[in-house]
Formats: sequence, structure tokens, C-alpha cells
Amino acid sequence: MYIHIYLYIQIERNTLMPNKQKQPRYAVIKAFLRDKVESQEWPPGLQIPSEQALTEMFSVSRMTARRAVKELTDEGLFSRTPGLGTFVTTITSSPSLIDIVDVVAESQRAGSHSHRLLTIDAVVADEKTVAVMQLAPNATIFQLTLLHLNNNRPLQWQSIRVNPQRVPALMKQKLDKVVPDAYLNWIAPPTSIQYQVKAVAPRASQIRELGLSEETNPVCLQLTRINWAGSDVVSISTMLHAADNYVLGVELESDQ
Amino acid sequence: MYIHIYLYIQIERNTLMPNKQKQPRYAVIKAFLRDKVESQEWPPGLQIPSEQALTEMFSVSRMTARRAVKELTDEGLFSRTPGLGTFVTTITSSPSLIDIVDVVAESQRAGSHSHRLLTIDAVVADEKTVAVMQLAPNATIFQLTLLHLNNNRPLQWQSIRVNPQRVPALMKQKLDKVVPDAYLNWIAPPTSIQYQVKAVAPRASQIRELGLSEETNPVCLQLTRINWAGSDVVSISTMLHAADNYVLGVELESDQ
DNA sequence: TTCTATATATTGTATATACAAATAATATAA
DNA sequence: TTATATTATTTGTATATACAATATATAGAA
Repeated sequence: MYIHIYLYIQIERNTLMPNKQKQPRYAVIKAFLRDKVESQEWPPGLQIPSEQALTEMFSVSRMTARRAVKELTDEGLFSRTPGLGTFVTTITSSPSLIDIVDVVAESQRAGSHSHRLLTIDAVVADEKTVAVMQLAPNATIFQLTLLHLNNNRPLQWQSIRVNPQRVPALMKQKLDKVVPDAYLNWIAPPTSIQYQVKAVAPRASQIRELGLSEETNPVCLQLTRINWAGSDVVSISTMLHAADNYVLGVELESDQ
Repeated sequence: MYIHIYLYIQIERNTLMPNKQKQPRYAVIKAFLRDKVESQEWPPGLQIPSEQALTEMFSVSRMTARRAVKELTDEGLFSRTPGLGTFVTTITSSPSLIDIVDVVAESQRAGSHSHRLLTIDAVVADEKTVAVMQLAPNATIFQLTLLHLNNNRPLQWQSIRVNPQRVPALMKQKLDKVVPDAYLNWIAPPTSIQYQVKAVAPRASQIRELGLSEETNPVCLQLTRINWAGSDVVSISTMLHAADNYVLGVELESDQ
């Protein structure tokens, strides 16, 4: 049965649909295995066929069968133990991840983005910033705050603290024209990024700038982002979003 | 019996070959490549040595060199184009992920967890729940709310809506003894999980149960989690944490 | 010049093979 | 019976090889 389908696709490709690319064999096996798990035909905990068994089932080499199992294992679908076998994972045992959405980048892609520079200063760094950036005590840093807008409506309030040693010419740029993050990423491309997500109550000025109403006990989702270039901290950004506008993860449409 | 042999081998290793844990060759190449990128010797955008070049540099087969590059590519360190080459990625181009921390599981591991069942009812599902769970209109679901405690201090407020078709015997369990999530994962192990993160203002009852002070404009980080078993929604959980106690991502110690 | 074919470099897929390492079951010896 | 040794199964690492697919550079033809 499987072989029949495969040959059919081959013929399709060569005669009728020249653009329909052939699926690699390892991908076929991956799809087979994934379907078994997702359809719950193979429940969590079950041992799946060994590489040798898959090799015979699909008439491929062991390395090809192995690739399919390996990639799904990397995805967290299986767990393997040498000498024992491969097993369907219980999903609670695998860590869950969530995407950090860059709403500003999305707004820029949509062509509806603009921003307003609120403040830009050279200030003496507070203790925490000194510690994170590994600066000398009372060192001066650049601090700017800005408001990102989507279709001229407030989208995100952002504060950026910049390490002047990595971006000395920051104050000379026309940052009301260029988005500061774009300039920073140009001058000092980050090699790693740390994120933190937190719920906070916005300050009065932030309520005003984000256009929130003060009566309804406003709440913001705050992202803090540290950009590293090698072993140096280039910038620390704090980004505030109105809780109603910004949600991380899947849209679920459910209330509390 | 078996265990005795195992321990014996362990001791042999520890005495005769103390630290010499032989690293696989592909791991050596991975470490080499990772160091080049993290030390910024190879900046973002740079083309790295081809598989053939690495093969000669390390006197390994192409498949071994390829494995090193491939795994780092999967991690997001490199991007590859057939016919062109392999390049160090600009980190802004790769999506960022954040771990969803299960504070309840951590508290259980630490042995300091307890919980209090607040309510448990069979109720008529609201429209949104009917839609997500794909139930008949006005279908009955199980709804329970509970408070998780760590060292007898409020940790998380949780509401769970359960699909009775997948967990019919829920109401007969002693859920003041067993954590409901543990029972649900036992009866209907999830095959996939969706998360959502949001900032919310807690309700009066939640403020009281979480032990928050009402004066200070309390704020909570809310996780919503949908557990799937195959194509069925088993449960929808809403979890509330005091903003001060719960942070996703790295601890940064920075304020707004 | 411009277009076209060819060659080259690089990544992607696939096979066949070998041996190492870990686990479990079985056979053997004390 | 009990401890030890052997065997089989399974996953992990590594090599050598072949050909396909893609992008660029180069040489040749119009």
C-alpha cells in the first residue's frame, strides 16, 4: 500500500505535476511516526519500532530511519535510551516554550508603524544597570524612552538603556527618524538575547502615553530584553504593552 | 544483583579514568564552532567553513562535520543555503523563545507544596468553552478552582474546566488529596499543550485568596493552558500568579 | 555586448558498513 | 540458589561513498 502511493507520487511528479517536489524518505517516515502519535494510536509511554524494524518496514537504510526518529526525538515527541528503546513521551515531562512576539517588527512589516521619541539623555547609571552592564560605578549611560504606534495608535512604550562603550555615537543619530533598535542592531548585532516577562502596574506617565484610562485599574505586560554582543551588554530594553492589546502565545479567547 | 555489577563498573571508571570522559568528535567540532560565534571571532553574516573544509580541518568524515553544523543550525546559530554556504545568523532574524515555568511542579519537587480545593461543580459551559471544546450548546462541564500553596503561602490560583467526555469520573475523585492536574494527566495524557500569557487585574475573590493587598493596585500574570489529547480538548486551565512572585524568563533584577 | 551552456562549490539525501555502549534476558558455574 | 558470564537487542558514533539540487562563476556563442 505504501509503495503504491509512493510510486503514484513519482509518476505525478514526472508527468503531470512537474513542480510537486518529492518528499524525502526520512520525511515520509517522520510523517508516519508523527501521525501514529498524534492520532493516539501510539499512546504516551509506548515503545515504538526499533530502527532495525523501521528499516525493514520502509525498505530504507538504518541511517535514514534513524534520522526520522532522531529529529522527532529532538522535537520532544520521543525519548530514547541506549539498549532499551524509543518511547512516546508524556508531554508533561517535556518543557513548554512560548514565542516572544515582536509587535513592533510586525507593525513595521505591515507598513503601519511609526514612533515618537519621548526623551533622550546621558544619565548616571543606577546600581542595577552598572551591575548588569559591568560598568564603573557612576558611569554614564544613554537612556531613551519612546512610544511605538500602529496606525497612529499607541502600541508599545519602550525604554532603552544603552552601553555607551559599544554605541558611542548614539546621541548623534536622528533617532526620531530611525527606530533606535534598528540602529543598535546595526552598530552592535546581538549574539544572544535574554527575555523576561512580567505583569506590572503602569506609572501615571505611562498610562497617559499609552492612552489608557486611569479608572479601570490598568495592567501592562512588560517585556525586559537584554542584548548581548559577545560578553558585553549592549542595551537593556523595557517594553510595556496594554494587557488588552498584547498576549503571548496562542489566541484562546478565554477569560478568567 | 544487577545493581551491584553496575555500581562496580561505576567505581572502576571513577578510579582509573577519573575525568577522562571522551567527547565524541562531532561534539568537539560543535564546541569549536560555537566558541567562534560566541567569542564574536565569526560575526553575524560571516560564511563559515564548508563541510569539506571542516572535514579536512578535523580529519573526520563529511557526515561527522555535517552533523556538528547541522545541530548548531537547528539551534539557530547558523543558517544554510544549498549551493551557497553556511552563515552565522543575525540573532534578530531568529524567533526568541521563553520557557513556561511550572511553579507548582517545582514546589512539588521541593516537597513544600500543598493545595486547597475551593470549588468543584458541574456547570453549563459558556459559549467560548463550548467552542474551544467542541461541545453541544448548553453542555455540562466540570469546573473546579483551587489554590496552590508553597510552604503554606499562596503560590497560584487555578481554575480548571474539564471536558466530561474525556474524564467522566472526575467528581468521584478525592481531589482535596490528589492534585487535579495529576489525575487529569493520568486519565487523559495530553498530546499537545497550548499556552497563553497575559497580564490581568485580579478579581476581589482572587485578591483575597492569593493574599494580596487591595490598596496597591494588584497585578497578576495569567497563564492559560489548553490540554489536548488527540483532537479533543481535555481541559482548559487558567492560572493566576501575583506579579511580584512570578516572572517568566531570566531573572534580571531590573525595574521599569 | 548579451545570452547560453558549462563547470565548480556547497548543501541535501541516501546507502552500506563497522564498532561502541547500554540494557535485558539467558545460560553457566560455584 | 546465587553469583557470574554470555548473548541478543537497541541506540550512539563514525566512515566512505554516491548522487541530487542549488547558486555562483566562467567560458563560449550569437
